[in-house]
Amino acid sequence: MTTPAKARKSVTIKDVARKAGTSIATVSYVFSNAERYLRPELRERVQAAAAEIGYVKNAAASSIKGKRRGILAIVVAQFGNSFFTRMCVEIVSIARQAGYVVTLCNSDEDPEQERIILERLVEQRIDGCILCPALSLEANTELLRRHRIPYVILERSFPDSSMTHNFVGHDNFQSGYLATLQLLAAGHRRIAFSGWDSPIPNVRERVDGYQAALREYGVAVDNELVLTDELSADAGRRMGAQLMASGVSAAVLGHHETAKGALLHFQDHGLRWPEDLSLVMIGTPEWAGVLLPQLTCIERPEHEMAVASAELLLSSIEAPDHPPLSQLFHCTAKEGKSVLARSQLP
Amino acid sequence: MTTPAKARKSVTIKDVARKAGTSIATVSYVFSNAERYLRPELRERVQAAAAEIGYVKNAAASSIKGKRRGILAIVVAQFGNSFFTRMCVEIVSIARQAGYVVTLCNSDEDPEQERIILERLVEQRIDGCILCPALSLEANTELLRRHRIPYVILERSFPDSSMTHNFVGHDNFQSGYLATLQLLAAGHRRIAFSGWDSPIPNVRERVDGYQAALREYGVAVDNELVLTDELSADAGRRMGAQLMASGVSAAVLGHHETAKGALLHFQDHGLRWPEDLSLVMIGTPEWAGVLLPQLTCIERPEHEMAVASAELLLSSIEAPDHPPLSQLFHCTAKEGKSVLARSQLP
DNA sequence: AATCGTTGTGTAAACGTTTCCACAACGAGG
DNA sequence: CCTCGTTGTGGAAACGTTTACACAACGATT
Repeated sequence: MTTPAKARKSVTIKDVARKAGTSIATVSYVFSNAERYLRPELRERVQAAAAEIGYVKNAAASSIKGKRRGILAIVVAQFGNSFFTRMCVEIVSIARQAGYVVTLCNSDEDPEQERIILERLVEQRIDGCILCPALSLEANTELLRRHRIPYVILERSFPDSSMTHNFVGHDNFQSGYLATLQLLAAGHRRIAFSGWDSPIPNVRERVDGYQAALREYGVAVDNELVLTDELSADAGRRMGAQLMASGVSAAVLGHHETAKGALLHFQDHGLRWPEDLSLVMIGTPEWAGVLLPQLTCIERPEHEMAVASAELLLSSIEAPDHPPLSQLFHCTAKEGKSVLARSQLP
Repeated sequence: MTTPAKARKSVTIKDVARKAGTSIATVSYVFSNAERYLRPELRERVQAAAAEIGYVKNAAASSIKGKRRGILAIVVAQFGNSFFTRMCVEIVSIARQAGYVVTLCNSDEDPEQERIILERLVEQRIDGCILCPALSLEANTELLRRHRIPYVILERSFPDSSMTHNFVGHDNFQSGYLATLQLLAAGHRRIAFSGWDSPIPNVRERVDGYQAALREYGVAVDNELVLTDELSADAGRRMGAQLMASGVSAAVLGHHETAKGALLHFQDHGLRWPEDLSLVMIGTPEWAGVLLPQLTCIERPEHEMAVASAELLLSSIEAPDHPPLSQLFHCTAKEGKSVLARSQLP
C-alpha cells in the first residue's frame, strides 16, 4: 500500500541551515539583519542553499518576534470611485517601495462593514492604515488607537478631528467656492448646486463654499437652488430634471456620481451645455475625459494627496508618538468648454 | 529621571487567561475552536475578560501553527482598468464573507514588478491568489506552485495553460467574432479592427474572431484594416485618424483604452457615429455609460467571472490536489446606437 | 469501596522566526 | 606557553498561538 503524497512541509530556516551546514542563527542573520557582519563566503553559501531549496522567509513568524508586519491597509468607503482608485494605485506603489504589501478594502459606505474589516486588519496586526471612513469617525478609529496602529484619515474630515487624527484631504469649502466662482466670474447670477445628500460633512462644506461665493458677489442665497439626493445615476437624472425646470443659467455639479445622471438627462432631453446651461463639476471621473463639450472641472490634487497620505502614514509608523498632522489641499479649476460668458445683467 | 513611556506590549492570550482566571488553552479554544465544548459560563467569562482588556487574536501567530493565514491576494496587470476594478470589488466581498482579507496589487504590465509582488505575497504565506499575469505565465506561477499556494489565472490565457492552471476568463475569439457580426449583420462589408498591440494572446484571438466572422460572410480579409498600437489615448487618436482615412464604413474598437483616443479624435474632427462610421466596442468602461450616441458594446459577464474566480480559488484552497479547472465565459452584445443598417450592396 | 466512563480543564510541546549571549578560534603581546 | 582581545558563529530562549495528551472531578456501576 502506497502512502498518499502528503502535503510537504514548507521550507524553513532550519532546512537552509542544514543544507548550508551552519546554524539557524546565521541563516536568520543573512536574511533579516543586514548590519550583522558575516564572512562573505558564508553569506553566499547560505544564499545559494536557500535558492536551491526555494526558501522564502515566513513574514508571519518573523512578525511575532516584534519585527514589523510588512502589511499596510487602505480602507475606503467607495472603492469604485475613480478618485480613490487612482490614489490607491499611487499609494500602493509608494508603499511597495518602502517594502510593504497593501491590503485594499471597501466598506461600501457601511460603518458595520468597516468595523468588520478593521477588526480583521487588527487581527492581522497591520503596520498602518489609511482610512476613508463611512459616515462616522470615532467608532472605528478607536479600535485602531487601542491597538496602536498608526493611521491616516483620508479625504473625509469630521469636526475637531485634527487634534486626534492624522488627516489628508482637500478643502471642500474651497472646491465649492471655486466652482461657483467660475460661474459668477462669467456673469451668471442664478446658479444652482446639486450634490449628494450625505451625512458626511464634505457635501455641506461644498455648499457652504458655494454660498460664500454667491454672497461675495452680492447674490442672494436661495435654498431652493440647492438640490441634494442619494448617490446614484437615477437620483442624478431627477436632479437634472429639476435643474432644467428651475430656470437657472448655470449649475455646480457637486458630485460626479449624480452629475453623471444629470448629464444623461440633459443629453436625452436636448439640453446643450454651455449654450442652454453653464456647468462646472467638482471632481474628475474617468468619463470627464471623453464627454464633449469638455466640462470645466474642479480638480483635486490627487497625486499630491496620495503622496502626502502615504508619507504621513510611513512617517507615523517610524515615529508613533508624533503628534497628529493635518494636511488640507486645494483644488484647481481645469477649464473646459462648459461655461458660457454672459452679459453682466441682473 | 522619568522613564519614557515605552510602547505597551500588545494584549495576548495570556493576559486574557490571567484576567479570566483560567488557562491559555481555554482561551484559545474560545477563540479558535468552535467545536470544542466548554462550559457556557466559562466561555462567557473568557469573552468578557477579552472584551474588557481589548484582546484581538494575532493571526500571524496563529498561522505559524498551520492554521490558515486569512489573506488572499489579487494581482492584476492593470489596476486602473475598470473591468478589473469592478471584478475586484466583487471578489473582495465574496472573500470577506469567507473570512478572508484581500490584498490587491498592481503589476502595471511589468513582469518584474509582478515577480517582486508575488515574492512578497509568498513571504506573507497568503492562502491563495488570483492573478492576471503581465505578458508571460510560467515565470511567476512557478513561484506560487513551489510554495503550494493555490491560484487562479484571470482573463489572460496562454497556450496549453488549462492543463496546469486554474483559469477563468472570457472567450476573446468569440468577443471579436461577435463584435464583427454586429456590423456584418447590419450590412457592412469594409470593416476595420483597431486594438492594442500586445504580446498577450487576448488581442490576437480577438483579431482571429474578427477574421473568422468576415470569412463566414464571404468578405476577403484585408490585413491593412487591422490596426494595432500601444495602449494609450494618443495611440488611440492615431488609430482614429487611420480609421477616418481608411474609407471603411464600420470598425471594431477592440480595446477600450485605445477606443477612447479614437473617439476623441472623431469628436474633434467632426466624424459622427453611426452616420459616418458604425462602431462596436469590445468592453464596457465607465465612460461608455455617458457617451452619446451610446456605443454598441461587447460586454463580458463580469459578475459571473468574479464569482467564478473567487469560488474556484476558495474551492482549490479547500481541495489543493484537485485537478485544475478552466472556465471560459462568453460575451453578449449590448446594443447601443452606434451601428447603422446599410443596404446590402458590395 | 473500588473501578470505570464521562466530561471539562490545563500542562506543555510545538510552529518558524529573531536575537541575546556565550564561546571557539586565532593572532598578538607578554 | 599563557593570557588577552578580536572576530565570527551558534545554542537557546523568547514571541503568541494551537492542540495532543494527561488528568481531575464526578456520578454510575460493580
